[in-house]
Amino acid sequence: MAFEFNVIAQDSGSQAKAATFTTPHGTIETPCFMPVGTRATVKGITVDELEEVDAQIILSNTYHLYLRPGAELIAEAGGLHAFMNWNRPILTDSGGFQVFSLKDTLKLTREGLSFASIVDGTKHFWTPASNMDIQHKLGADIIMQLDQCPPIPSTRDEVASAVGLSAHWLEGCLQAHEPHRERQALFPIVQGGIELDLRLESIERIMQLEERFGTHPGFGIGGYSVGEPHEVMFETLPKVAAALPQDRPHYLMGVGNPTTLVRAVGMGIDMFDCVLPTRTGRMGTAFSSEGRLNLRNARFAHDFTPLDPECDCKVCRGYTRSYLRHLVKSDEMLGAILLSYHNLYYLLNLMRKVREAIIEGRYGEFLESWMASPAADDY
RNA sequence: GGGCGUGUGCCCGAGUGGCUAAAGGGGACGGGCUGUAAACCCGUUGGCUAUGCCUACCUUGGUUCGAAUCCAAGCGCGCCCA
Repeated sequence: MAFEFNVIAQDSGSQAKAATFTTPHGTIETPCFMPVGTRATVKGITVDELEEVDAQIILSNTYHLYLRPGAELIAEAGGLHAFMNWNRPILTDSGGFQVFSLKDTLKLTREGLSFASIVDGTKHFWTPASNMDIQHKLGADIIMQLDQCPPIPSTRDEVASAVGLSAHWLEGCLQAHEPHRERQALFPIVQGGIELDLRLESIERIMQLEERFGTHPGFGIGGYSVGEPHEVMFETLPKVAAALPQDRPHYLMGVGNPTTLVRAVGMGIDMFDCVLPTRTGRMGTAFSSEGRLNLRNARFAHDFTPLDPECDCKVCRGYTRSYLRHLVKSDEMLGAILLSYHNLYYLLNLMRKVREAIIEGRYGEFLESWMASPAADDY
C-alpha cells in the first residue's frame, strides 16, 4: 500500500516518535527535514550532493513552477523527478504560502485566487481543482492543498476566515484529487493561527471530509512561524499535533531553526521544511555546534580551523573558516555553495541524531543536552 | 621653461559662498534571514569629557558676518607646447 506510515518508536516522555513513510519514490524516515527547492532546484546544491547529505525528500513549489517553466513542460519532461534528475520523494507546496507572502499581487475569492505573475505580470486565476491539476502534472509524491496562510498579526476574524476558506478549498482539492490518490498523497493543512479553538475547528473540518473522501495520508500544519515568537507557537503546537490522528505524519510547514526542530519533534511533529539552511548559507551564515556563525565577521579572518569542528561534512573536513570568510566577502559563488551544503548537512544530521535518540529511548536526554549546548543559541 | 586643467572623508566621486561633518558608489564593520519575488535586505563608518563642542575638503595667506566653494602664492598630479 502506498503512503504507509509506520511508527517504529514512541518516546515515553513526550510526543516524539520515529516512523517511516512510504511513497512511490521511496521511504522517508521521520522525523525529517526537507530541503526547499522552490524552482526545482535546492539553490546551490546538485542532486548528487543532496544524496550525499542524505536528503530523503525535498520540497518544490507549485506557484513558481507553474509560472516558469510551466506544468505542461514539466509533464512533457516526464514529471518533476525526471525533469530535475531527482529520484527520491518530492513534496510540492500548493502556493498557499505565496497567498501570504505575495499578498499585494493576489486576490482571494471563495472560488479561488487571482494573481498577477511575479515573472511577467500576466493575470492568472486558480481554483482548488486547477491547482490540483498543476500538482498532478508536476507529479510530486506528496502534494499540499491550496490554503490561505494568514500573517501575524491578523484579527481573529481574519484567521477564522482563513480556516473556513482553507477548509472550503480542501473540499475542492479532494474532489479533484480522487483519481490520483494512489499516486500522490494530498495533505490537508491545519490553519487557525495562534488560537487553539480555531486550530481545533480547522482539524475538525478537515476530519469531517474523511467521511466523503477517505483517509487523509498526512497533515500539514501551516500558519506558524509567520512572525510570532517561537514560544507563542509552542503554546498551541503540542495540542494541535495531539488533536490530529497519530497514525499519520504531521508536517510543520516552514519551520525552522535547529532548536525549534529539536523541540517540535517532542511536540509530535514528524516533518519540517525551511529555507533557512540554504538562504542563510547563501548569505554567509553557518549553523555550528558553537551556535550560528556569521562568516563575514572579522574574527574569522585568521581562523584556520574547520567551520564546525564537530561536523564531518566535506566542507568542514576540507575548508577553513578563514577561506570560507574570504569566499563570502569576495562574493564568490563557492562560498554560498559550501555554506548551503554544510547547513543542509548539519540540519539533516541533527534530525538523524534526534531520530536515533527517539529509537534508543533517550529523546528527553537529547533535548536537555541540546538546550544546554551553545548550538541552541538561536533560541 | 610656458599654457591649460586638477587636488574632497579608507578609495572613487558629487558639491562651486550660509540649508555641509559634506550627496552617491565602493570598501570596512555589525545585524537580519523561518511552506524562497532573497548570491538579498537593514544599520554604522572624523574625534570627544557627546541634545553640545572640537577638528576637517593639498598647504599657507587673504576676501567675507560666513569659505570645500572666491582671490594669491606654493606643492603634487595630468595633458599640450618648447
